[in-house]
Amino acid sequence: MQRDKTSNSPKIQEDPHQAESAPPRQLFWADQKADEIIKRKRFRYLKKDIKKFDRYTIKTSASISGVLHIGRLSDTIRSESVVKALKDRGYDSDLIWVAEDMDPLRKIPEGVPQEYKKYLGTPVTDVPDPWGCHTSYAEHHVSKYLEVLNEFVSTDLTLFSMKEEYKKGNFKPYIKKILENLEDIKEIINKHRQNPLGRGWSPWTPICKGCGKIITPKVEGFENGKITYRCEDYKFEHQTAKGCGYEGENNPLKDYGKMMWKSEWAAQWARWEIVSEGAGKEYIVPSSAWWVNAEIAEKVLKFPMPVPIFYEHLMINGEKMSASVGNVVYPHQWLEIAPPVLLRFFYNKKLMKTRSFSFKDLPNLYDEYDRHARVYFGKEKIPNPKEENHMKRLYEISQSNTTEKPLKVSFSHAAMVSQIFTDENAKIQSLKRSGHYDRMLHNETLKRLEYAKRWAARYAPEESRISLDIDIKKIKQNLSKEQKAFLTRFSRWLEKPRTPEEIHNQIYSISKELGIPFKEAFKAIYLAVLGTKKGPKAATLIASLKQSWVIRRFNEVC
RNA sequence: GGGUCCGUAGCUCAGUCUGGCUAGAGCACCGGCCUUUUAAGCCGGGUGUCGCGGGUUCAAAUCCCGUCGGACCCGCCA
Repeated sequence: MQRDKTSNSPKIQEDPHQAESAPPRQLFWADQKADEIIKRKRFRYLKKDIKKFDRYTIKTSASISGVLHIGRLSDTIRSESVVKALKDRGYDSDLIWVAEDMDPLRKIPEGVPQEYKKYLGTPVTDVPDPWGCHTSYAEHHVSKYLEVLNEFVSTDLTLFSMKEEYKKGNFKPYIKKILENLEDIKEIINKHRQNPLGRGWSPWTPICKGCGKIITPKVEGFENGKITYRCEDYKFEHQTAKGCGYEGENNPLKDYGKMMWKSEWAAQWARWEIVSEGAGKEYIVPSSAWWVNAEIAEKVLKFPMPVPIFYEHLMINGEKMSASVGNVVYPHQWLEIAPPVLLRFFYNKKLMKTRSFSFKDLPNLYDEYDRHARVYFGKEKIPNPKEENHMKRLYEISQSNTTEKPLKVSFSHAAMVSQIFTDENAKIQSLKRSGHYDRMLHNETLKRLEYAKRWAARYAPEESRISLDIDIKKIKQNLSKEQKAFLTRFSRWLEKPRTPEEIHNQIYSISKELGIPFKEAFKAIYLAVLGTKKGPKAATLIASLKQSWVIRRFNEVC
């Protein structure tokens, strides 16, 4: 099934700063990949020239069985960056997304009825939709997946489903070639195995005619183009997929089933003429599926190995993201506290460095992003031109259709302002006074205030939390006699409705009358209200609160 | 047994591929400034054996060899 999406394709914005000093060789990793893709001449395992590609297709795919967390967006986001780099060089390039929907159901996720145990080992495309809104379990998750992808990726994806591909027979020619060269395939795979593959081994996994499972058929032999199998129980992890005992035959060129991973991947590359694909760093090792498939692709299918985009996996608080640790970050959680572009920026940084995300450090990431924005727009200079170009490019390639101008308000400042003021107008007023407001970026500023507010409420560490809920006793001890006298006088005066100007003037007159330094008076106000020594303009802070509340609070701390 | 990546300031990271000015930034921190716009502002300060040891070089965070520490992978399956 190919579900083409039609919408405007992304335009990389022209940047006047880039034009004046185009560096001879790009430092940014996606540009290097693009150059490698364009310039490579020969096969890796054969003495053979690579034919010219009309267009450069990059593949990204996802298994449909697992949970969708932000870590799984990395492959697609990083692949997209290489597509962008190729397009920037004037080449036709597209990004295809393949649903690995022939994969078996491996566990029963939360929210799925326990009776689904009977589907363990069944291709997810053949499992019914537990929620009843799609034609299958796979369809349901694919649609969820795509909703998310379209939020985070700005390139149009061309969509494929492995189920549909097999059904349409698009893989037949490759299956045929692989079966014809069975001995070569085995030899390639055996090079990296301790125990050589047996006689009856087949690169094709049949699906049981009796129960429709893919994990349970045990291949007993492969002769004359036909696989004989018996459907048996299959144990994996903590689960057992029940076999049905069916004994039968399967013809890879006619019957239902799929290729094994070490063969199928190679066939996918050849079928879509893939020039590059992302893969986790575990594939770098010489005996991984990547290199096995690479050799199969070249030696058997005569298709050159794609340029790999190997990357490190995302960590959360320095730990692997996993449901059992309970540190899974879902895309919707990300979107509550940050825009998609920030995740793209994060993933577009150096690939092979372990990146750890933590909610606590989110302001850091925003600051880095803002700095890149300022450099991109020439508002900040970097002494090292190499570094400056790198920063500009990293920023540029992370953008979607429009290139965002740098905001004047930092995320942590936004967090503070949005915690103190509840009223949108008061927030903006505060930013205007402190020079953190840009009228041209009004909506963007509001958005950041929203993100920051949610972040502060849910994830901010104690020290960046500003709250009117303070330790009264402690403040009481910290305030001097003079400060208390000030607050008492002030609170009495506040019994009538006052304007911000009046409040402001009154702070000074009371201080003068009592003969205490203004500094101490302001400090007293901040301590009493926020528990801090500093704060936003005192008069507007008080004006933004209910006067009755202020009076009560001042009385409490005195 | 084999392989890959990472290690730079208290923290988060650039800079390493392509060796070249005194090793940088943000945050944090320290010191100072503000009597009618108290702004989480402004001014000043780098706090470092670039994990360690050797080599190459006129010159090494950067290249080579070794080593230590951390993360992970292959030798099941996908």
